[in-house]
Amino acid sequence: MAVDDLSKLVSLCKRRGFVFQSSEIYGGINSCWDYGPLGVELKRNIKDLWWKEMTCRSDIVGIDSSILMHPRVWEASGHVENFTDPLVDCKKCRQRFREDAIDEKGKCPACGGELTDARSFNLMFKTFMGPVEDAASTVFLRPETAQGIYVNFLNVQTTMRMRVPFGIAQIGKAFRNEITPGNFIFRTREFEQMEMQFFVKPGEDDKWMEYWMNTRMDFYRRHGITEGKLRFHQHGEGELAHYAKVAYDIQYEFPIGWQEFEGIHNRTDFDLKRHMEYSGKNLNYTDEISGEKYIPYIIETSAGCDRFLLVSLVDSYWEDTENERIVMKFHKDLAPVKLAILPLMKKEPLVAYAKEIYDNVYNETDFNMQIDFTGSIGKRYRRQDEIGTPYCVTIDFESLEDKKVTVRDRDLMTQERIPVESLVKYLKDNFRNQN
RNA sequence: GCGGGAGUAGCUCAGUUGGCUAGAGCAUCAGCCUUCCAAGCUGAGGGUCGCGGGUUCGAACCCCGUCUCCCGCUCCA
Repeated sequence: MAVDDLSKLVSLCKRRGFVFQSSEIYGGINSCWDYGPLGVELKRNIKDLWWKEMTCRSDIVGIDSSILMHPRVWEASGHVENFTDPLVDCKKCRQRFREDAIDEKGKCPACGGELTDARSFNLMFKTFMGPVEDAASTVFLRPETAQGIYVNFLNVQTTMRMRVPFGIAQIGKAFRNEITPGNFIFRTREFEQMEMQFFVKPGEDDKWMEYWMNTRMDFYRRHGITEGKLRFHQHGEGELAHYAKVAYDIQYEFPIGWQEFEGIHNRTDFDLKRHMEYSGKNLNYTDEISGEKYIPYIIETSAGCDRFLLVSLVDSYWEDTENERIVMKFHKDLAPVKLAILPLMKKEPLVAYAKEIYDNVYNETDFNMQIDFTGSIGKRYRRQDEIGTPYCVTIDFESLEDKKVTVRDRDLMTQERIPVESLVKYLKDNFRNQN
């Protein structure tokens, strides 16, 4: 059975070293989580897959921009304007006031009308640049990585001789003072984004929007996410962000319901235009062949790294209730541990031979591996099932004679006996051919 | 932000009219047994009962504060 309750997953993540609560020994801190040894492997695998998928293409390059940026960036982006302080609106005269300027009567200072409840717009984290804490040195932790791409648009385009259409990819942390964080790592105030901004000629934006929607959805299907748990959700008028013309989310059916984990947005020329306006710099793109000058439209794919990690955890989780056994059926590329070497018993010379095989595989591959000789063989298979290891290699007494080992496939639940000298090739072939 | 529930070992949880050295199952470790799918035997380690204060001869238990998690509402660029 699948996971029907996030708390089961939280327990497993803690027990097996995927995710710990941040600052736990001090009682924890709201919405902050640490990735443990297996969690960080899973996360790196996710980022690596995404990064290769994007930047191995000739029309996409990557960058890594700073988290702290010039404060004017956030004025241009529209974030400062809308993300400042708790505000209330008058339902009657529609004026907006700072909540802390309202007296105890709670009525509109202008017309005495009813006020709405305070709305928190201070979604950006503030900090201070330099040793003096005054207003002049206030900077923000970026609420999205996208702006780092936009302000580098021409740097990248000219240095890499890119021609529209082309994309810039980035993976990095972003920070938002969410009003309601929660649901484990689903909504946190510090999170990691995997964003790609694709610059296209105006008029070709709809076509590219469709292309990227399909491409991104295909990415998840190819990495083993259950087909029926994926869907698109189109943003309605009221849902659209200030920069977006059209927006679709890719949603997954979590135990908490259908939720977004990637957004594909047509941001039009909003951002580049605003940066031209606020910086006074010309960000026009010149088509070297036709001589045309224009501001490109931007199709954005913005995936939550931590959210996809949660998707992969939820989607992998399988509980064999009959045998009280949990199997994490990670896609092989995502699995934090690829291979476990298990001597059938903790006896020499089995253990020594297992170590020899371990060293050999280690030297010839980049697989994350474990070697385990504690407990019965069945118990050790279970340990590996619980962390989603796709392959277990067992060395038995016969192996000492015939130089063959048993490879057990987690998904197929098959066992195959193969010569030690072809083990590395066998494993490499299986990882290569899975798609 | 509001209401409700919860916080005891790595995990899941017992444990109050306040009173022995705070327990169980699983997990972990060592040894035995076992030639391919857990739970067999023997033993071991691990908790100042979220944190801070208070009441009391005595607090896991009562009181106050605080932090965190869960559920619902609200909110949600």
